[in-house]
Amino acid sequence: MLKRMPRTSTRDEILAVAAAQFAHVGFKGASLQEIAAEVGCSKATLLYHFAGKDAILAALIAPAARDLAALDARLAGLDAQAAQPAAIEGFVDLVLRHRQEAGLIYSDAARFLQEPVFADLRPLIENLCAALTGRSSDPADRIAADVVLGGIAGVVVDKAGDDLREVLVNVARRALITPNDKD
Amino acid sequence: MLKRMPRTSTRDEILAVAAAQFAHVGFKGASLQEIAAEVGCSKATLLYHFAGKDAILAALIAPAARDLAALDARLAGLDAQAAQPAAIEGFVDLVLRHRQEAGLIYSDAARFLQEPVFADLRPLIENLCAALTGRSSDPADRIAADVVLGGIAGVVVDKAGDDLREVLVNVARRALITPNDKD
DNA sequence: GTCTATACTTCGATAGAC
DNA sequence: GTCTATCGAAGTATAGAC
Repeated sequence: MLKRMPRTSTRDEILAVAAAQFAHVGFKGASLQEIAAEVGCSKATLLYHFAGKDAILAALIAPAARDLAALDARLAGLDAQAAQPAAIEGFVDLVLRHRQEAGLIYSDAARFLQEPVFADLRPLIENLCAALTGRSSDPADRIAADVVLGGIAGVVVDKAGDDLREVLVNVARRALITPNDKD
Repeated sequence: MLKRMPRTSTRDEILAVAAAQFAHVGFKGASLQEIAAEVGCSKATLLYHFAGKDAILAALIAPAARDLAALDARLAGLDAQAAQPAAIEGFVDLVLRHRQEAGLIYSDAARFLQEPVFADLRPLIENLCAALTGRSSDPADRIAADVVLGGIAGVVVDKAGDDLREVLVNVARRALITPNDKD
């Protein structure tokens, strides 16, 4: 199962630079030219390591997607009442672990990409949303979950601080756990 | 003060189509070619009515910017305690009145445009953020305001419903008005 | 694995006829 | 006001030398 990962610095460096570029100017706004320049190689080298611009994006969000799938699996085993707090903390942790990618998905990717990588993500996000609402069927709760999801994913890109996790968990709790949630 | 507005249907139609395009695929993702095709005219016609792609964007967000400035002026006259609820409702109303443009500002514009139109917007958004927190100096409150701002602006693009205003106001209140806000 | 050079497409924008 | 035709720049991607 351990894929022999060639510790080629170039490939990883491309990913790092691309992540920053995508996060800053968006996927369409970023150019291979600029990325190559910042990495210190040529465009051709970029396209040797990745099949194309889309492939760079796919490779970039793959780890985040994997973590999201893991969270999904964990939440699926919980009942609604237990899933909600777990979803909140799990989501915040996920987003903090993949700051740049999270912002990307909620600005660009959701808009213009129907590609398989993102198609697989959509049902997972759907499940996460449901868990965040405590599996509520109230449309208002669903909207609140969307606000929290997008708001937190968008805010972490340029925020820092070691207590950020706690702050985000708290704002998510306040927004999502409505007073009549007790019964 | 009444600018003689030529009721040229073409100009308005360009704006409408461009707004939808920008909202769906982003500013950089949208092309004059596609917009022209959807309007049913040529690229040259687009660029007769507007100086360039940027000018279309500027014309598009101008009304929203005007409303934001009006809200800012209104909030400036209130003390912190009165400003917070007014900011919440005012912001939700603003965003509902300019759905597509609001989403744009929080996905594209904030990232890659330092242009005058957006530079003027930034301090207004800053003030709005401050008002949303009840002029709090707690960094946690500021982050909560950012989450609410971005989350709501991003969610209204594709959400409908006549009770949407109430739902959004409520989620904003829950997220922003913290328990220890009373003193 | 990395490069230079280049092919091909699409972009935003301009010129000039109508 | 709208068009066709075209420009130069930048985009992604490929070919082939090293």
